[in-house]
Amino acid sequence: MRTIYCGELRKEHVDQEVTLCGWVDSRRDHGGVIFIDLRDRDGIAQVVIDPDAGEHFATADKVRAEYVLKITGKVRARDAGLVNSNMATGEIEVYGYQVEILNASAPVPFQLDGYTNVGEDVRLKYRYLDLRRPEIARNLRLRSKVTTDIRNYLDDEGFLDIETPILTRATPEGARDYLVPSRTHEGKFFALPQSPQLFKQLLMVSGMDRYYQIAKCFRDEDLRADRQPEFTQIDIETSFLDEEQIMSITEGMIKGLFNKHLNVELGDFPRMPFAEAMDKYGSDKPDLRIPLELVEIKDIMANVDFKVFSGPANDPKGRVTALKLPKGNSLLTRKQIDDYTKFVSIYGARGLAYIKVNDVDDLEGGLQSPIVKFLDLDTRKAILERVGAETGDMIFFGSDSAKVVSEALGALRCKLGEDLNLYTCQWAPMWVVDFPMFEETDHGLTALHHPFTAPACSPEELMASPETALSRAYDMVLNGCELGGGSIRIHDQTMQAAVFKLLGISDEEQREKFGFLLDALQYGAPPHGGLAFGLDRIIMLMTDSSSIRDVIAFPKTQTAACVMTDAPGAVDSDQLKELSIRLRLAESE
RNA sequence: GGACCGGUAGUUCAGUUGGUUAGAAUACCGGCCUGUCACGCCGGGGGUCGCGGGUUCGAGUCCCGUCCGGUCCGCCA
Repeated sequence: MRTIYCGELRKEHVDQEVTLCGWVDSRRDHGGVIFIDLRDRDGIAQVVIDPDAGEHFATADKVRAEYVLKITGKVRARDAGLVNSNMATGEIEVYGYQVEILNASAPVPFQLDGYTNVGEDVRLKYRYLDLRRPEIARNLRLRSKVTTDIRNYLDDEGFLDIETPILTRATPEGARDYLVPSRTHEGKFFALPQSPQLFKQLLMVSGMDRYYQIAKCFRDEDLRADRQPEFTQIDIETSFLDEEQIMSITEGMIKGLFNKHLNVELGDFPRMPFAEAMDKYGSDKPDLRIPLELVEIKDIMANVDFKVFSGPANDPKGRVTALKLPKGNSLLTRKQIDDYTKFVSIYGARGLAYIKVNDVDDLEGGLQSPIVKFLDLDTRKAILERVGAETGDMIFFGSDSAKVVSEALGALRCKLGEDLNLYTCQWAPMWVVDFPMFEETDHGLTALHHPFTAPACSPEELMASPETALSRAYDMVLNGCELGGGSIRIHDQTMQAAVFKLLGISDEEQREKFGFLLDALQYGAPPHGGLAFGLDRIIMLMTDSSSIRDVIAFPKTQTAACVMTDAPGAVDSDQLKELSIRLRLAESE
C-alpha cells in the first residue's frame, strides 16, 4: 500500500507523489485547511489537506486521533517561515489529495503525544498503544538490530545457533524454578530453564565446538528495575579455548555493537581481580566512571577506643574503611548527610561517621566531625595522610563486618557519583577476574558462580584450602552493571566430584540431579568454557533506559503479572484434573 | 518476608486545619476558524476520591486492614 515511511521523508523527495500509511498522531482543523500529523514506525510527517481535495477533505474532517489512514499526495518543500525544526521531516510536508480511512479508532485510553507522563500500569495494560510511541519503538528496533549483529558476529566466528529445551528439569543455578506439571507423568514437573548451562556443556561434549543461542531464561524470584522473571541471555560456549580467547571474542562483540550503534569506541577493557574490586569499590561490579575509592584504615583504627571502630578493627572479618569525597564540604548539606546516613542503613550500616576537613593543617580545630573527639592527633594525621585529604574534603567512614562495609560504602560511592554527577567518562567497561571459588555462608560453602566453574588449581589444592581457592571465572562489567559472566568449566569428573563434595552435595543428590552431566564427563569431555550476556541489560545501557521494562515488548509487573493479558490466570477444574492437581485454595471455596 | 512512595474525571495532577455543590489541564462531544505544527476561540458532557471497616455531627482528608502500581533490602548472577 505505502510507497515510503512517514519518517523517511526528506527534502530530496520534493515533487514526488507518495502514499503513506499510518496513524493520526494529531489533527489540526483550521476550518478551511486541515493538518494531519501521520505517524508510522519510522516517524511523523505533516499532511496538508485543503478543500480542493473535495470528498477527501470531508474524510479528513472526520478523522480522529489514532485512526489508520492511507494518504496519497505530493511532497512539497515548506516555506522558510513554516519549517518545523523540531521534526526530522520538518522541512517538507505532503499535500494530500486522497485520504482513505482504513480503520477508525475509539478514543485512546491515554495520550500518545509524548508530552504526558502516563502511569506505567496504564501503558502496560494497553502496551500495543504504548509501543506506537516512537521513543519506545526505538528501543525495540535497536534490540532487533543488536541481536542481528550478534548473530552475524558469532556466525562469522564459527558459532552454531542451537536451541535447547524449554521444558527441562531443574538446573542448579540456585534460583527458584518455574514449574510445569506433566500430564503424561502424573505428579511430576518440568522446570523452565534458568539458563541452558548444562545443555551447552553437553553440546561441547558432543563436539559442536562453538555454540551460541539467544535464549529465554526463567527465574521465579522477586523483580527489580533490571530484573524480569523471563529474560534473554546471549548464551555462548566453546571448546579448546582458554579464558583469554573467550574474553577476546566476546569483548570484540560488545565493542562492535557500541561502535556501530552508538558510535562509541570502548577501547581495551581493563582487568581487575575480584579482591581489588571489593577492596577499592566494595562491589564485584565496580562503576569505574566514578573517581572515588574506598581506603582501608583498619590498622590505623586498631587502638581507637570507640566501640563502632574498635570492634571491627580487631575482628579478622571486620572492615574499617574511609571514603573521601573531594571538595565534599561545600557539596553536601547537613540534610543530605542525614539522607546518606539513612541510605547506608538499608545495607545494614548502623551509622555514617564523617569528618569535614575545614583545615587539613589544623588537627585540633580544623576537623569538624561527631567522631573526631575519639581520635587522638596521631590517628587523625594518619587518616588524613592515608586518604590524601585536602582542605575542603569530606571523609565518610564505614566500620562493621566486611560485608556490611563493602555494601554500604560501595553503594554510597555509586550514590554520590550519581547525585553529584562525578562521572569522569560516559562508558567504563572492565573485566572482573580471579573470583574465589566459594563463598562462606551460614550453611557452609556455596559456589560463587555455579558448581561447574573450574578452579584455578588442582583438586588436591582445592580440597586443602577451598576458602582461598580462585576460579577461572570472569565477569564483564559496564558502568557498574554486570553485562555477562562466564568461566572455564570443569571437564574432569574427579574435579567435579571434589567440588560437589565441598558444596556438601551428596553422592545420591549428584546422581539424581546431574547424573547425565557426570556420565557425559566420562566420555571424552573436551576442555570448555563460555559466557552468558544479559541481552536486556545490554539494551538498557545502550538506550539509557532506567527500567528493563522499556526494552521488552510485553514485560511483567513487579508481582510478575501481565496487566494486559491478566496472566497468570485461573484454569478450569478439568485441566487440573488431567494434571492430577488439586488446589488447596479451591477446596475452601 | 521487610522498608518506603503512590492510587481523586479517559489521562496527568491540585485538593489548605476534617466542613457545605471535589477543581485544573488535556482528552472526548457540539460550534467557529485557510498555515497550524501539543493550533486557537466559544460551549457541553464526564467522578463508587482503589476496596472494606472504624473515629466523627460531618472523611478525598484521620486511624486500621486489604488490593494494585513502583523503588529498594532480603532473594536472585
